[in-house]
Amino acid sequence: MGHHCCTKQKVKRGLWSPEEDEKLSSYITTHGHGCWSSVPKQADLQRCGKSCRLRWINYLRPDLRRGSFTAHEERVIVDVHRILGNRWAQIAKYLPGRTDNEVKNFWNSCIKKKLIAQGLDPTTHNLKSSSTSTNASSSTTTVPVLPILASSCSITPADNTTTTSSTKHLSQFPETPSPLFTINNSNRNTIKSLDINHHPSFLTLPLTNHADNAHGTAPNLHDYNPADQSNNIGGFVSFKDETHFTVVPSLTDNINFRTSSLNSSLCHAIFSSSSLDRPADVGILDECSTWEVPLPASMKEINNGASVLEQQVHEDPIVPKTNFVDANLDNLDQKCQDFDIPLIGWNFDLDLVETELMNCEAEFGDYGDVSAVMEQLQWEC
DNA sequence: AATACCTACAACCGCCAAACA
DNA sequence: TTGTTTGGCGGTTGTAGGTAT
Repeated sequence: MGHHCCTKQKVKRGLWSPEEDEKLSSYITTHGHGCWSSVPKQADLQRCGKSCRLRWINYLRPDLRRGSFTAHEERVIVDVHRILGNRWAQIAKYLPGRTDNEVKNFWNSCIKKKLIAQGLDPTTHNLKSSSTSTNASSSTTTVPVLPILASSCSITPADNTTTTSSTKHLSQFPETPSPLFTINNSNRNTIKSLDINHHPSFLTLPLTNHADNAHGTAPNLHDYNPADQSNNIGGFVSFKDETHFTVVPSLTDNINFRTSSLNSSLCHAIFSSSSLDRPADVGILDECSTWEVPLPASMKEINNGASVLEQQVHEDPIVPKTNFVDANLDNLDQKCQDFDIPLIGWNFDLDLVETELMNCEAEFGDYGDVSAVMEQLQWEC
């Protein structure tokens, strides 16, 4: 049974020939597709419009990025899939040049198997209940996710003291699939729910103070009134801390740092993922942070548009906590109790941690023996 | 060399929602 | 308001090339 558009005419099926590709490509390039159902006739193709559309979108479009998926792309897919599920078209928006079909195929042929091999349920990304230590590799266990900067976050700091500068390419902020952004963690006392739908989407969370907050720097949203946005502009969630700020994003989020036009010392965490139907467990600040990012001394003011940004940045180097493992794991259970965060359902990918540490070491110098850290992590997990 | 099996990926199918008549 | 068309999406299947036996 063919499509509605295929019933009226005899259409060819199967793989496209180079000649057909050429016909379609030259027609679309010259005339645009317009109404797809009329394309086959106009382009002299014995195909249905739907088939033409698919061929163009998935293969002939000039802005497609061919070739194997990079490790970065793979991680983005995993991260976003954890939140969005099998919404391939939405996931593909986070991967410029990739199509939903491509992402879907890559997931089914590669990533899915990797997750299963790790004992993870590819749907929920959690450990399968039936596969405990026997099937799970040593790289996965059920401890809360360590807050690592999102894989898509690109920060290339330059050392002030050396007066070198670096060009910072902030990753393109994809078109947000939905205007709704929710911080919702019912298990957390300090954060209730933050729904910025229909509100200006630039939210400055209340200033937190270590001394006043026994739990670290988790922002208290009780006093937050989403309706009172008169002084805020822009488009993203921001956090501020007196001495430094730490960002604990979900791995699914693109986090970029920006200065505010209102307050030069304010940095913003820009979350590129949002979900209508699943609460996003993001935006939590606490001592479980992996990175401490000294406030940039000077960053160019950035306009509200979320597009490719280039900045000449002079800032202090990003310094990961030296005793990162101890700081985060030793009292992890206690911290989770403090925050009433359930241990169940969190994933901790040691491979990812290792990658991040390696990157960090390569980029910012030797902050310790990564291998030793990883050994300790695996031992403790 | 022949066959079976595996894998990646292209293409199709069927459903749904929006647009349109 | 209703039926039809169209575009978009996710699931599934088909196919070609590679690998193992």
